[in-house]
Amino acid sequence: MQPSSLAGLPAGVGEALEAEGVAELYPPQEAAVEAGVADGESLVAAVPTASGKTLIAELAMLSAVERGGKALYIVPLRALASEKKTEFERWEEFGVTVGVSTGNYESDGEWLASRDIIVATSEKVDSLIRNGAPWIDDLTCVVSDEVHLVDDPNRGPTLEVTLAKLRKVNPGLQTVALSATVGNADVIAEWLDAELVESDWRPIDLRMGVHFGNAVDFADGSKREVPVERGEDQTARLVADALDTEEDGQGGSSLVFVNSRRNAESSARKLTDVTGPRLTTDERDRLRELAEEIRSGSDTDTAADLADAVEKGSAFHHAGLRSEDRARVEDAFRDRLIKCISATPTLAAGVNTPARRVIVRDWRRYDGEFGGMKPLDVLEVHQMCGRAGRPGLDPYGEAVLLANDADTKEELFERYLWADPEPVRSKLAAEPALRTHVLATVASGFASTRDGLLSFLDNTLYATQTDDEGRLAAVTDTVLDYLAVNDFVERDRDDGSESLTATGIGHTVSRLYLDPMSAAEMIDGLRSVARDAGAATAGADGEAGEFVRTGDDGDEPGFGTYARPGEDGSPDEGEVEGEAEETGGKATDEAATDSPEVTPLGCYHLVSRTPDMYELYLKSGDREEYTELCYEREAEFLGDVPSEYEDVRFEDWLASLKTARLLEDWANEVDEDRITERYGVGPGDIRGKVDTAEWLLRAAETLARDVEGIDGDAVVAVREARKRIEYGVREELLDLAGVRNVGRKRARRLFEAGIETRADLREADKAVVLGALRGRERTAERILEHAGREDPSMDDVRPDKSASAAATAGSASDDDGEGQASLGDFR
DNA sequence: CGTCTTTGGTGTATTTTTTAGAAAC
DNA sequence: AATACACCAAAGACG
Repeated sequence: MQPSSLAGLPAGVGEALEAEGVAELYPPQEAAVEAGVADGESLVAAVPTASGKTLIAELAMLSAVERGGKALYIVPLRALASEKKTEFERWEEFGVTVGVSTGNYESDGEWLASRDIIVATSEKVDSLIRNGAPWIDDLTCVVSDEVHLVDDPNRGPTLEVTLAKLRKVNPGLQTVALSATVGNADVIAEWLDAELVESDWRPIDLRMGVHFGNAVDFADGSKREVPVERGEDQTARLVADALDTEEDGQGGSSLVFVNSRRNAESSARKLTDVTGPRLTTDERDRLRELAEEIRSGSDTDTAADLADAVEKGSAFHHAGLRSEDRARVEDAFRDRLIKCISATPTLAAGVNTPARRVIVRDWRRYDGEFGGMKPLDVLEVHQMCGRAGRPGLDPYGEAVLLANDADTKEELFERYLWADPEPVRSKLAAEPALRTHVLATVASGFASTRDGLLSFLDNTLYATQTDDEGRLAAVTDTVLDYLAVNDFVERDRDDGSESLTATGIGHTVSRLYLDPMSAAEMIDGLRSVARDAGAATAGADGEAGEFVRTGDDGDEPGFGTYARPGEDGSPDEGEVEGEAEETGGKATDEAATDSPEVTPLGCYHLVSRTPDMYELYLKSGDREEYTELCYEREAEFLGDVPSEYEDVRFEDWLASLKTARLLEDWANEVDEDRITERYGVGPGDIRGKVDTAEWLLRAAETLARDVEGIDGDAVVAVREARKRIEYGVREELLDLAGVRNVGRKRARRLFEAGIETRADLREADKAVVLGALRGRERTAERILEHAGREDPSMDDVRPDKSASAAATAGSASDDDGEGQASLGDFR
């Protein structure tokens, strides 16, 4: 079937596809068309990666648009959202408009309502529904990419409930679900009332095999000799072998999957011996440039290690990398510049990075709940293997699992090569998931009685899958109890059927996209401020579920009268320069012996112990260190500290404290590389934590305003803490850091040179500005422009030497990671 | 025989990931 | 639970 023969698409689309080289539809695509994707029929397509799933979605969406409708494309990752958006934008020349909406990026200018195709993450869609985005009921087609993720315990339920809601709002909605090959695609199809297209067909051959000894044995019976000498590294040999086998004038790149970040990094380092010597001079030059970019973006060890590897044509890839670096690595790999990536499983699910050869080195990974090393899911391994074979470049793709002995080889064949992927199973009937979604469902009017709620939940995958009718209802009831106790929903059971309404706070929590348990924790913590001060009717809600604390505060120093510490009411950390170590605590201890003051650390701990913040875990010596810190700064915590000896939550409390202090360090301008060292995290993790904290603090601020019984000063303190996190600066730099292109470092340098505010920037001597910015004219001009200066031009301005000296001196310990002496003894 | 390198053994520490909100001159 | 790595001792290589 030829694209141009398809009816129902916008004029010219079929021809454009042929011009792109799509002469014939692939068999699964043809089956999809026969099933009616282009005529508004719902469809589940369970086919391997890279076998043309996207085109199926495009046919559905474009034909829907041609009929005057509007389409939504749901992805699991933000990075995927932008990838898809650019892909779909090629249809704009046929009059189809595309928009994107994710947590960090919203389509510019034009409002999403006017867009024909919208790309968004599942959480974002959920949030849009909760906040009543007007265009939701205009949708006629929804595509759910990677729908097998409904199996994920964390995020699956969101997708499941979101699809159910969309279908409820728009009864005739065409639903197209794209899935990897899974064990029970038919069940998904049944759930969505959709036709099913299932196929193993791939445009490029995929050969899967196991390497053991001196050869790879493929599942199809063929064999490839790859001898490994004694003492040689198995992975290295396979990577070298792929590189030395030329197919279209070039050797093939490899993707190595390992089970930890550390392994990814060390594997990449080792593989430089393979990739480095095989580079051309030109490649070497371009890689050096790329490495330089990576180095200059961040002065952490991680970045330095990555740059060192990249220079030699090898790279590692994991969530500890900053997203810019991840993208750089992916791009350079696609451009065939980087020859080999060693990655944690992130990469398998992420943006498209095909390789000639995929090597699955580790097939087990640590799982605390499981209590040891757990074998990867078949589905996961298949996803990794699916990355093998670059369309248009490779005649075939190879996926190789590694075994060190004959038994393992046998097991790998059994377990992965000859096995079907496991079925997806809904994880909806779990408390954390239902807590959130039950509240949202009630708050956004999808159900107003218990029965209504249950019948809504009947539209989920869980309901179509389970035989245990009672379980969902049982969990729902527990969750409803929880929500009622915490005042998020109100129940009225005067007649037989119980009516449900969301309270004001309940609505707020739902719209803020908070886990209700996070909200409860935050409200409780914030209220404790007023309670400790004896200022408000704190215990009012003392009937208390397990998470509303009814502590006895008798022994806390803060019990008694609440006196405001200073006129501005904002906690001041003092003017300590450079070294941030252990500030705050001491200063406030004395000033506040009899008044609970809301400090940044208090706020950071509050949000860090919330279930919406992913925990940093405690390493060896951390327990003692943070226990000590816990007592030292006891007065700063909002809410009661669990007992060290009797309370199992103490351990979690310490882990949260670790996160909280990381955030405090960030807000105290501690250097990025020092934070990574101190907490054993990557630069990407810092960003992640900071982002989440910012979001949660914003939510906390809203809650503090809307909920009764919270001291007004607490609102101010939370806002302050949030702003400092947002820019990563101390209080005195907040104004400066708000100027575009001025981050924490530049702000500090300007400040040291005597330019302390945005207004100063407009008036200051240009020479001083330029000096403080280390003579970077372009940056200086841009900054002055953003600060609103009339004449930002830096022509003929010479940098002021003393300003640059002051800036460097004043910020030496912050910028350049000197000053190690003061840090040396923290272990 | 002395020094440097390689090998092998023991003990210890460590272990993936993603999303959400929204604002000012 | 399994591995990587650091550390150390013993053995070997070489002049």
